[in-house]
Amino acid sequence: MMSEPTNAISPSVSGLAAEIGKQQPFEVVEEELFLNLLRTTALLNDGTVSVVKDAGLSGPLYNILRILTGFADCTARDGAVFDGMPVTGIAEHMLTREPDMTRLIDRLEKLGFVERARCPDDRRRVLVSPTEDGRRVAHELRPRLEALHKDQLGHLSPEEQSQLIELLHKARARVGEA
Amino acid sequence: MMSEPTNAISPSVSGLAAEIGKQQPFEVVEEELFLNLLRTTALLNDGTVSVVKDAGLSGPLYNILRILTGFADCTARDGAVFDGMPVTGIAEHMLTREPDMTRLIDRLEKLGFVERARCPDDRRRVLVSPTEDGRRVAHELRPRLEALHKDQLGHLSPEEQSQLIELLHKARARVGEA
DNA sequence: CGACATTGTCTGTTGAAACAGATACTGTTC
DNA sequence: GAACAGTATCTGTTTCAACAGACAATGTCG
Repeated sequence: MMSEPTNAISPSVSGLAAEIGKQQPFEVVEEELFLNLLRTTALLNDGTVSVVKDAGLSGPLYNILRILTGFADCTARDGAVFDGMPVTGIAEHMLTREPDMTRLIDRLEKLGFVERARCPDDRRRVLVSPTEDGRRVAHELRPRLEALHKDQLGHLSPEEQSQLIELLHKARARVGEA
Repeated sequence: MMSEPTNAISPSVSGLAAEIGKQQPFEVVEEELFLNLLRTTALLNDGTVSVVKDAGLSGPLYNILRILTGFADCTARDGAVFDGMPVTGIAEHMLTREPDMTRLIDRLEKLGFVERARCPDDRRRVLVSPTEDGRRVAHELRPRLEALHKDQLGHLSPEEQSQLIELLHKARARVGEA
């Protein structure tokens, strides 16, 4: 009948299968692994998104600002001048593939967090730099995000944490191979 | 200067930091862990999305169809009739939180993969069922996705796979707590 | 039974993502 | 130096996602 599907979980179905109310256990362990990744990341990421949203940013937007601010700070520490970073350079440093960097940077520019300048050496390029406002916001968000991550993941032991990092590194090793 | 940021990686910066061209190693291991999760999942998910796109579906759309087809098949195996699943019921089984189920189901309906019916017992509810077309598409995609996942993650040993699943399960244990 | 809160779904609207094609500039080859 | 291919970014357009509020049906309490 199933007009009202029960949420009763058979005892043999555990972990993710129980969480998402899956009736049958997984047959292919690689599928179970992938779905675990998807769910875990989605849940954790929701927290991050809600933090950066306070500053009017989305996940990718903060990502860009983080990259630019990181580079600018790093350059400043060396006593050098940061002229900005080309759009494609930013794209290479992103955590997630973003197919429309131009519009993302448009939005950051409209928020007053970055500014653009043409590269004098190669006038096809646009050099993007964080404004003072942008750096300030990035510096305000960073500790809040670190606290969130510690809150979300601090119950794992240091061994578990490094083990997980190592396994994730290995898990993505095959993407992009022939 | 930095008009052309170098991609040279200092030898002490390894793993994810190297991949995304981060100059400084991570200071907070929980942040490193989160970013590893984000990147790994994004890379693997890209593959999945490109598979389901062949059927005209997005990730969440396939997720819904998978849930409905799973329930329908499971019910049929028991010799019972599947009357459909209410929208909120589907939402509870989703891997990722989706705030606009109505529109997602609209799209599936327009594609001819699901159909709606009012619940006679509670006329607020809408019961969603997969059409024959929808079930066929889901059954065609499933082996392709399993093959993809094996291809992406099959190089991990069974021990590593179950270890990773266990660690992911633990990693998301804290979300949603007080 | 009438008021009221709750639940389940839908609609309106705004903002963001995705894809394709366009434009502008550079380096190379003849 | 003219043609060509390649690179870097932008624009036009379509589709999708998100939030808020609306609507409709049900349950509850006096």
